[in-house]
Amino acid sequence: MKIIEIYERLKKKYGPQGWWPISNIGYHPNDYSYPRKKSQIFEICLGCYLTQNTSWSNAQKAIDNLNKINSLTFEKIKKLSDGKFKEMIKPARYYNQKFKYLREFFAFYENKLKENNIPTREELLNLLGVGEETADSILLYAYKQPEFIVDTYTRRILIKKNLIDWKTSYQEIKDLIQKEFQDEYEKEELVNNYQEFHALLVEHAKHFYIKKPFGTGDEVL
DNA sequence: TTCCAGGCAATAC
DNA sequence: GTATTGCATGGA
Repeated sequence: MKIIEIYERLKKKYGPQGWWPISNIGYHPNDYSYPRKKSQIFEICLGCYLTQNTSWSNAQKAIDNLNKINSLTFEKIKKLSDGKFKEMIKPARYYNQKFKYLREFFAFYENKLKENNIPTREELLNLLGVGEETADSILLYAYKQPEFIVDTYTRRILIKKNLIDWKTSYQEIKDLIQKEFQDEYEKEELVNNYQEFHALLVEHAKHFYIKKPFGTGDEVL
């Protein structure tokens, strides 16, 4: 089966997912115009760190905490004490680590991103706490760059469909998917479709790939 | 109670 | 380069 076909079937079954959720707006299905403001770009970057190996509901609690004290922008967060910021992001798990990671990101943001610059993938990967998945998440959702995100759910589903195996590398999986999408869609459509496909894989995995054995019941594919 | 979340870095070999 | 482990909250 072609990966594009999986995408089409997921779209038909679940509909547009409206990722990445934004504070005070939430998910925004069929509206690919976000982020619209610098503060929303910043917020997505923050969320990409906070949701690492953490449920979105927990990451969102951290975002909500910051929003409640009116500190969900770079300039406002900068003014928080270390202790207060840690307290706010505590629900997002590994908060001491993520605090350290984010401090480095804020310095990078201050120096390189404040003037509407777009980070390179390499720059992001050089930051502490940013691996391939987080780098691609920031690029795809915050900066609308055509970089597909390979996560554990993507792997589980593609392994189940016998399209890859457990040792296929991140880059190989990413190339496999991007090649099919590049053949199918125009350049301007790639970002929206990458955003949608990744969100759909997560949604589908939540239904059928959480408990062992992986993939039982996903007859939709 | 146990299991699992929209990973990454440090370490060991 | 591959395998293992620490990180350390909250909901199902």
